[in-house]
Amino acid sequence: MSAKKITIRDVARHAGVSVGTASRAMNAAPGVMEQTRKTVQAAAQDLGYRPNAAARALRSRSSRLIGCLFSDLENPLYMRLFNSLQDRWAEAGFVTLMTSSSGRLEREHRAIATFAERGLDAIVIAPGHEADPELVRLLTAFPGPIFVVDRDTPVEADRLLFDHAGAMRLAVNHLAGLGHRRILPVFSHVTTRPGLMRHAGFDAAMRAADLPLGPRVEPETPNSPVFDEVRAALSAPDRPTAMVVQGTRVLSSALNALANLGLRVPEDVSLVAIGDSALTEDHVPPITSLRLDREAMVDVIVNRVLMQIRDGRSDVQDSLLEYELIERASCARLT
Amino acid sequence: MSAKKITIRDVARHAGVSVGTASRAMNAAPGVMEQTRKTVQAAAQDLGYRPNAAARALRSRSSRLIGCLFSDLENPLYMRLFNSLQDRWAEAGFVTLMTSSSGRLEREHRAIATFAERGLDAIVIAPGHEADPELVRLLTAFPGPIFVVDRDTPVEADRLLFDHAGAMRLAVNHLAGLGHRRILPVFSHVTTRPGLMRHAGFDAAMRAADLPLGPRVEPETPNSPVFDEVRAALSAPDRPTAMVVQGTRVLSSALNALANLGLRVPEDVSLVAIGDSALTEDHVPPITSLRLDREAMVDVIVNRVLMQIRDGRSDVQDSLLEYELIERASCARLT
DNA sequence: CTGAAAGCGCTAACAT
DNA sequence: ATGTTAGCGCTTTCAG
Repeated sequence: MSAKKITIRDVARHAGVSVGTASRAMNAAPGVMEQTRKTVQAAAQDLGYRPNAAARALRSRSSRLIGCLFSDLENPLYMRLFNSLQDRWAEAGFVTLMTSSSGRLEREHRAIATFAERGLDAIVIAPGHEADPELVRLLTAFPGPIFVVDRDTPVEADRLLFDHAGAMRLAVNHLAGLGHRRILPVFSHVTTRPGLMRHAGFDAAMRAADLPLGPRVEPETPNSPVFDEVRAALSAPDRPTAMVVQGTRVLSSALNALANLGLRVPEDVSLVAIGDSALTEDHVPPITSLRLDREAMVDVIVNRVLMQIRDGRSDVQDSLLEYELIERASCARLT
Repeated sequence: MSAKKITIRDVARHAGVSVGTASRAMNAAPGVMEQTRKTVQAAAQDLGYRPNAAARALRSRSSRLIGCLFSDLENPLYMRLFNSLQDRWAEAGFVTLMTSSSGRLEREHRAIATFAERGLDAIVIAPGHEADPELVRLLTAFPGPIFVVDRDTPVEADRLLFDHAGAMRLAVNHLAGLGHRRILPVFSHVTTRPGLMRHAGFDAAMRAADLPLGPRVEPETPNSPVFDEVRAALSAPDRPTAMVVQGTRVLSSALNALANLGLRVPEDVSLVAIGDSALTEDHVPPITSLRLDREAMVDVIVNRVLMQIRDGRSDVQDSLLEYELIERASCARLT
């Protein structure tokens, strides 16, 4: 359209100062008289000045762009995380570039390459292939700070790890306390950290509680249907009396199987969901679930990333985030 | 890291040409000898040259960034759309900047402002507040081409509109053909085009089929639970024998209510879902649903946007996309 | 504290 | 077909 570009020179002229001063005034740089700053900002306001991001990036060698690469944004939990991150970074003047790989490796490669090419100031990743060599190579070549969310990616980076083993302990002990002995785990055996740790953690918790390890249902992905498998498992003679079920899609599929068999929750089978979503809250009955404190999560990520950007990738550190068991109506004492 | 920046000057020197030639050679510009191009590209490869996006954007006045603003990315259908768009644009050398407003107006404002500030080459939007004056103002001020997806936003832009009225006709006629007379509509009365047209279209289709308009369930948002309302509607003496249900979350809530009442699909109540998702496919029984051809959708959007970027926002045009009824096992003849 | 001037790396216009 | 050169709009020395 015909809105002619208005640049910093225009602002400077309008305010009767030099471009250098105008720049300093608008960037809250030190060493500008309060008076001058006011004048300049008024001028900018007047003219509707919009700084040119490209010019700024070129000169300052900072794109003020932060990248996110998540393996599965169809998971509403990750989507929410992304939304929160985006909001927080926007407050700090950063724009967020989001990519969902849907677990496809070549997409993850391309995303990282793009991030580097575009000169992003930092990236946060939760890739689907946590230890792929090419991925690691690209990551190592990335010049800025990296933040890894719940993955065992061998790269020098800050990390936020979720305590899946602790979560399994919480679930198993809760169920065991209600008298359950046969607990069916329903979560995928993905090859990334969460999957691995959940299985190991579940087994350990069962052993510690002196309960027998029985059959398990392992959807291929966190989004695969489990209707048939759950149905089969719950039709067996010594059927499980409780289940620990992953996520949103798998959970919904499991509930479908239960309804289909005419099994009621919690009278016939108790349920603990991994991950707290609208589904677990809104379902009737509401479902007991393992929740991560998203605010805490966002705080850690945002603060560390911003700090790394400021200080130029100093030391790296790991944080561990505990799950919390939200008791609702889906678990009953075994009679 | 210690990787010192390697610029186009280095490439030019290494290849024994001028920077101008190097630039032309790498950008597939016309008027470069095949020989020279080869040499330059080899040099670039050798040195591991990565063009600086900021410099390029500054000089060429094109950021090679395309923005998307969707109201609700928690809807897996929109998430998929975003993924496809991102892939296609990446092939053409564009990076996609995604924002999900979650229906929050101030986020939509900020997103558009950011898009303008960053000099995006084009934007595609499906805002939650389709006619907000400030939004329209910001949009009008946006200098590049705009593509509107299924909204009645009063701005000069290409548009892709979904035929919701036709969809309702498909659903109602299908159900009417099976002998149903009392059909319960379950979709939100959002103030945007899809909600408006669905309701109007449903009513029109019912009248055309000579069926009585009965009660309706209107979740506040496409993500609101409808358990209680559906339960109430289906407990009435002359209860509906069929339902037309929106999306993923609402559908899942409705199924929950059905199961809770002990009503079976399709024996006791028939079901048509608006929007085809993993849930409708994987559910047992699989759910008859109204589908939009995503490939067609993506083609229209990508082609138009790329063309507008090339030709500088010439004429605008509307496209209409029809729904298709996928018959599955959730509808039965009324006996 | 402020002004002047030097580029950041690249593309496009103009020469040759 | 290729070389030369002038900026794109901004931040950041360096003077004053």
